[in-house]
Amino acid sequence: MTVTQQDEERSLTPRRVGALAEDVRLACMRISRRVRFESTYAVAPHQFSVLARLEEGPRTPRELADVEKVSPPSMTRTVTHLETDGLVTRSDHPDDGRQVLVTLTVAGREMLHTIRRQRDAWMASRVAGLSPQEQRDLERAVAVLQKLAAA
Amino acid sequence: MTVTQQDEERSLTPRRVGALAEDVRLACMRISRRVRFESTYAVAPHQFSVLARLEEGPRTPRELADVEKVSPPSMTRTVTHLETDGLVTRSDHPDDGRQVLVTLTVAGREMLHTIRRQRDAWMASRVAGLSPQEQRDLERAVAVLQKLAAA
DNA sequence: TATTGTTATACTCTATAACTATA
DNA sequence: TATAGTTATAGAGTATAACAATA
Repeated sequence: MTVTQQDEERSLTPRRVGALAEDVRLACMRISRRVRFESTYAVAPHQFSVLARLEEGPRTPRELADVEKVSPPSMTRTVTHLETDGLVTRSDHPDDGRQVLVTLTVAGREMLHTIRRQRDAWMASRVAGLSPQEQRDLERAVAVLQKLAAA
Repeated sequence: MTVTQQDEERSLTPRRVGALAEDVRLACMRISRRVRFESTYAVAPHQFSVLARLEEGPRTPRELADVEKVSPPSMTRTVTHLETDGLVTRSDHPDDGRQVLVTLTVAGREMLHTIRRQRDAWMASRVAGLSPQEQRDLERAVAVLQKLAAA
């Protein structure tokens, strides 16, 4: 099949979009699964997810429950666990006495970095094993993957 | 930066490999998470995973437990649940009286297809929203993603 | 005696409902 | 009266230990 400049400007056919979407989804889910299996956890996945969320700044348990799509009691339990482990702190909300602010500690931030290093180590060894051409193709597509992952 | 033919034949620097690996891993895990959140499940993730494994052919509970990395009692529970729902059947092993063969039913196979359609629907709408150039870049890289996901 | 599968039991994460404190 | 957070309680998934059947 010959690919002309004109072809490059045209969208893929719905059929090809469907096949591409299926392949990308499957590959991403398999990679994700492998990464999770390869790295040993100091904290459980749902705890890691909360820690990562707190990197952006302090949040209330309600906000964390909403964004993580779990119930408030579940988030209470998770936050309590993280607090016991010294990874977050609870403090009074300055404006609203009902609310609580959950903040990442230095240890929590270090835990995030440690886990990410573990996860990246496996993927880096895989990427290093690709051919130069495959690495270039992947580099060109990573921006697209990030766009798919966003919002 | 100018990219010559010679550059194309050279591997990326370790630093660039590391950055690429990090970006790819993060994007894949975010996409995977989004897909899981977007689709509503008729069966739980660990049950889906077992159904998918049985697509290749019948397996014993022991084999399923090993490959899914759960304990034998957990797999007994999962298989019992799937059997109750009519998605798999248990039968005697022809050669070894101790073992049991777990086989996918027609309903189980249909369930797999239904869930995959749900998952692909979200991804297809995302891919359809990409520019033609982005779609081409993604198509070129999907083989690399599949290679990363394999083995 | 070793292995497969199951049952017994306990722990964790999840949820809904009820309770307390504050707005 | 409504909302944030917690506690009470129950349901589902996981694990280890113990047991029955078979190799």
